[in-house]
Amino acid sequence: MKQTYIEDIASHDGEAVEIRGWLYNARSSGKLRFLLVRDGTGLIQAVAFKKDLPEEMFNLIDQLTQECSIIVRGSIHADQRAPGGYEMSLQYIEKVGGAVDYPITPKEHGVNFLIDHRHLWLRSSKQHAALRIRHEVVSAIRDFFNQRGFINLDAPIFTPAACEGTTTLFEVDYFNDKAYLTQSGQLYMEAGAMAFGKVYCFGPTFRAEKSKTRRHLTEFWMVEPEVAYMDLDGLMELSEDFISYIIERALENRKEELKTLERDTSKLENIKPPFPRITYDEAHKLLIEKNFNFRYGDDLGAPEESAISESFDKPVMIHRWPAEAKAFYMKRDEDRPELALGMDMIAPEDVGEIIGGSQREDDYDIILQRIKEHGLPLEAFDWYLDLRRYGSVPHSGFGLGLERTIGWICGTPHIRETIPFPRMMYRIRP
RNA sequence: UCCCCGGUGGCUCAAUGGUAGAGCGGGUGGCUGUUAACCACUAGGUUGGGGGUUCAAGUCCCUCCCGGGGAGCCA
Repeated sequence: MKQTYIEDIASHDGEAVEIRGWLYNARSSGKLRFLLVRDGTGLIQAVAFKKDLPEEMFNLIDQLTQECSIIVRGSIHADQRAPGGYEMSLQYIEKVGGAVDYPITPKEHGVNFLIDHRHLWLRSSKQHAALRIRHEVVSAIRDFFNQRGFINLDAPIFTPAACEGTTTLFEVDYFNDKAYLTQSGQLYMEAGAMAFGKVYCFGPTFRAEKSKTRRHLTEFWMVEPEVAYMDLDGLMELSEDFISYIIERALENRKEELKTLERDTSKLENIKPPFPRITYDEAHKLLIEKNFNFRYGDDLGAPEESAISESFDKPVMIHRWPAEAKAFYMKRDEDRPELALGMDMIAPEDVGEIIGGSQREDDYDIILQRIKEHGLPLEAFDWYLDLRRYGSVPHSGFGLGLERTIGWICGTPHIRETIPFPRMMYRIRP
């Protein structure tokens, strides 16, 4: 008999189908058995009456354990009492693989235990929902850039040196030479933008910083578009269109999953352009009004970010930062050379920074001087300087943290639940 | 690296310095509409390691290990 997936079950009302999956939970009442079956696409309850089944099949049900794999057949019919709205009247059941002492029970577990069993935790409904939303967000990101004519041009993961110098990198042995895992594809995307006009890379990024917080992973995914002839204002417009599109897609296609996660979607429905844009100067003023002891020129810490995002119900973009606090490659504001044309987007609901971007310095002499000022090894940037030697143009780009974005959409407190196998400072297993 | 919190049956937790317990999960039995089902019975423990104080330590002290989330830094 042909396999039917639970997600398609509504179109099989009244038919007999076969479902291949796993036992999610079982309950019984006298000569009646309720089996909650999952197949990866959904959950359905199968009901078995003793009188409707051969004796050995009915007896088999009582030997089934949580997460053992089973094949069930029966007729489908709508039933309001059933979770999911449809129910199967069981006519046949077959055990495929056993499951003795499945560790994750239907009751509470601590984070420690669950993370240790991440390979099994993926089967639980909330994790399942979060990762299906991840899939949607990834698809939306690719669709957004495809629709706008961007070329996907992925950056290398092995890199010869730091892109920005300061951040801690994972060092690897590269045929008896040193190499590092990428912390950003940006410099390569700048080369790509000069070749293709509009490009993006989308892949894993590695940071060896000893950060132990709910918004950090040592391995995370980053999307980095880079556009030739785009200035900072164009970049902010691109960012808000991008974020709005992602949110819209999640709301449109992942309603069920958001419901499973008990996400208050009213806060997401509001996320439409334009987003508030404030300068660093305005952010500074806002913090002083809120009685923060915040010195002009300092970078925004986590408490400052929270305070600013609380003042808005949409993501807020903060632009034009004191240049000392920012990276060497950012272009300076013509009217205020002490300011860098950088932009950070802070998501609401205390999610923190999800986007960091800037207009890049495109002048050969100035960027050469910046590299020297930052004490970076010139020889490593030789190819990068070529981009300013041969037909340099104004250009801009940003990086979006995928897991932080998904965490925001899902309303999960910790971003580790937004990636299948999180890598954190003290966790590399499973 | 620094600050704070934690480590007790498989899991989640309780236990004034004085007999280590409950709920869930497992096992057995019961129940014809269960929704984290319910009811009864039952098995299950070197309290993270080491040292110390004490008549007596899960509990107090020292130390080490492991983990958590916050700072810094970032996406």
